[in-house]
Amino acid sequence: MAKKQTTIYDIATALGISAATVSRCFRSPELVNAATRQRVLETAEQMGYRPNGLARGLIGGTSSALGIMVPDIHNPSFADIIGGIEEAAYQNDFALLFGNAQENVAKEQRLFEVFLSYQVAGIILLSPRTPDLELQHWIGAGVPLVLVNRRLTLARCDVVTVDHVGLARMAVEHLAAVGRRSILYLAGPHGAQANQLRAEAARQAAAEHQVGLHVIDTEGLPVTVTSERLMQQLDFLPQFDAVLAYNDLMALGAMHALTAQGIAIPEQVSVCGFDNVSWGEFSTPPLTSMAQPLKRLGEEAFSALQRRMETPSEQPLEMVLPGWLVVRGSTRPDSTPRRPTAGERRSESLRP
Amino acid sequence: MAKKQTTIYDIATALGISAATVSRCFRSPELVNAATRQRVLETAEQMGYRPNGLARGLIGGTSSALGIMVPDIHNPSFADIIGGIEEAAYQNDFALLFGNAQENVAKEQRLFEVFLSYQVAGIILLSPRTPDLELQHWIGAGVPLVLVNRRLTLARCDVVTVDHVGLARMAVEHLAAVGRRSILYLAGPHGAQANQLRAEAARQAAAEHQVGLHVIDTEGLPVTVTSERLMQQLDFLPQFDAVLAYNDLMALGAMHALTAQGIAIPEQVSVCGFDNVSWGEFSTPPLTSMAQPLKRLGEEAFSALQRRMETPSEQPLEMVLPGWLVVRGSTRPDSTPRRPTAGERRSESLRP
DNA sequence: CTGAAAGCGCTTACAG
DNA sequence: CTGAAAGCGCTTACAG
Repeated sequence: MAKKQTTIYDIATALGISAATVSRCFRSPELVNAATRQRVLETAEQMGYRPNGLARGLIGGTSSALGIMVPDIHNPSFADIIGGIEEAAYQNDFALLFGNAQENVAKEQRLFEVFLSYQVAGIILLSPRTPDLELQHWIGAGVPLVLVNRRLTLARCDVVTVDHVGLARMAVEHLAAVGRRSILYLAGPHGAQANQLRAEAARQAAAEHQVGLHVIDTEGLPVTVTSERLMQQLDFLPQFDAVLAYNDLMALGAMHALTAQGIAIPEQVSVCGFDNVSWGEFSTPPLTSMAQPLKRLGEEAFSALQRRMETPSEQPLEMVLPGWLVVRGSTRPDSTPRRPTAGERRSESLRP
Repeated sequence: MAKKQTTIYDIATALGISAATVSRCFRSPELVNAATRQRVLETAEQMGYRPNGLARGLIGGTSSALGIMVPDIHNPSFADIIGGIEEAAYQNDFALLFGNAQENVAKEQRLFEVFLSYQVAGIILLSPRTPDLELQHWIGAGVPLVLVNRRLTLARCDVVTVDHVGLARMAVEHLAAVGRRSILYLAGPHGAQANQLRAEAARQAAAEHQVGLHVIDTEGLPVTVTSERLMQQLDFLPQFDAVLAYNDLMALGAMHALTAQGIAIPEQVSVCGFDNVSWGEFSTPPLTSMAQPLKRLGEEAFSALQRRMETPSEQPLEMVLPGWLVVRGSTRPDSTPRRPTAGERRSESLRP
């Protein structure tokens, strides 16, 4: 910073009063004489005073910044979740320290340390890949901490998740309902708990509905390679008639691969994804997807963190938000091209 | 934070030395006796010492955090740009303060203030919507500042952009080369400089190639409405044979709308977007798009900022990165479904 | 309602 | 190579 900052002392000197009074005008205005306050505020404005967040944070031992960490910034769901958190945080005067772990557990650890070294008031972890055991230690560090889309077996910690189990069941039930008998599940990252939950729930639901379920591991593979592996299954498992993909991009890749093989969607194979991304409605056929209240997930995470920061001793809460099914042409027998309905476009309004 | 932090004094006391020495072990290790240093480092490790970033920043007047601002977190290009910045910043031990302006100029202003109040070492603004005049003031504030995808007419400021003019020309030339005579340009946000540059460059290129160009304003409209407006043009301008969209999502929306009207792509109408998003290759037909070196844009922005932070007096630099054309089925006459080539998949490697 | 003073955790000339 | 001391900008009991 080239120019020297205006401090509370500059204002105090200019007005011939004490720095303490100036400080009070900002922190506890009710303690100071209205006229004085008025003059201070005006002078501050004139002199371009801007409170030093570092000095403030140094005192309380806590800044008014929050730490936010994502496992991989490229996952399109995170934009909405982060958007929800950011908006809520901004409105409550919190700044956001941001880190992208790049699916790297060691980096998650380092980012956490960075957050702590900045004395953040709280931390929100979006589906961290760090194993439970270590996560326990983090919770022990004493920072208000909220987990999004990741549950812990042992430790007590505020958690906000989407009902992945319910979503996966719903997906399988939908596929069964449209007459599908054998589903391929294209798995997501091993480290993603949502992946495990969905796979397991899908397996159970499939068993209950007497539908076959085969899981294809795609750990670390780009979507195009995933599609190729899917194609290999065509020889191996020629009888499958539905694909359920961990996310919409993978679903789209699968549709593309299937189409290239001359397989009709949804007549021969139905395809369903997760996340209900905005461009899903524009594919051919439009993609059926399991939608999640992403923005709200972010907002609730912030609320949970706020509660925790205010009353650290309160019981940890676990909040599970319901998702919902958005049926489009990739699973709907009658898949005539049509305008998307308002409900599909603005999925927020569909939330139960 | 529930537990009290270990400070430099705790270590000093434990070892019977001064805090200054402990501090030096971290900041200027070469100044301190090797044996002492060793003991300090060990003790620090044991006691779980973590330097307080706020205290450090308070001293120099500058923290080692950077401020990053985006106009709208939902734009998929930003994930790559931010990813590039984050990675570079992380490797150079900078934390990131993040803000999403939500296309709101007032919020941009407030976020900037927040960054300053945290004494950030520098700020990167991704295509800010704030008018030139005010941006000048910001530059006057003296913080190292880098603009991404936004140029300033008057002020001198480090800038990293993609060659939007060249990209738009390239797009028009490509459309002309495949025999198109009349292009509809679906415009992006008014506040986005890239939009203005592209529209103007497209206009010029169109004139040079004797191709018609008609701009459809879509300010503030969701993609679906944009598509509807596009459809209205079908009656109004039945002769257009190409659509150039501000981004891939809009291009996709256009393709969807055209297809729904029974118009063949690319035979009757060619469609081209900007950004080359990952899912563009999966549409039907796969989407031709103007690609940008997004991650590199972020990396160069960080480098520019770093240079500015180290030598504040140096001449401002303007860096223009070239983009490139990725031809796919939506503009290629022979649009038989096919596997995407390696070059299309990993567009990074295609960069000139 | 206001001021003097101590302190948050760290760094850095200044002496030794 | 090491320590005592001052200071970064602000807040907050403690007196008045």
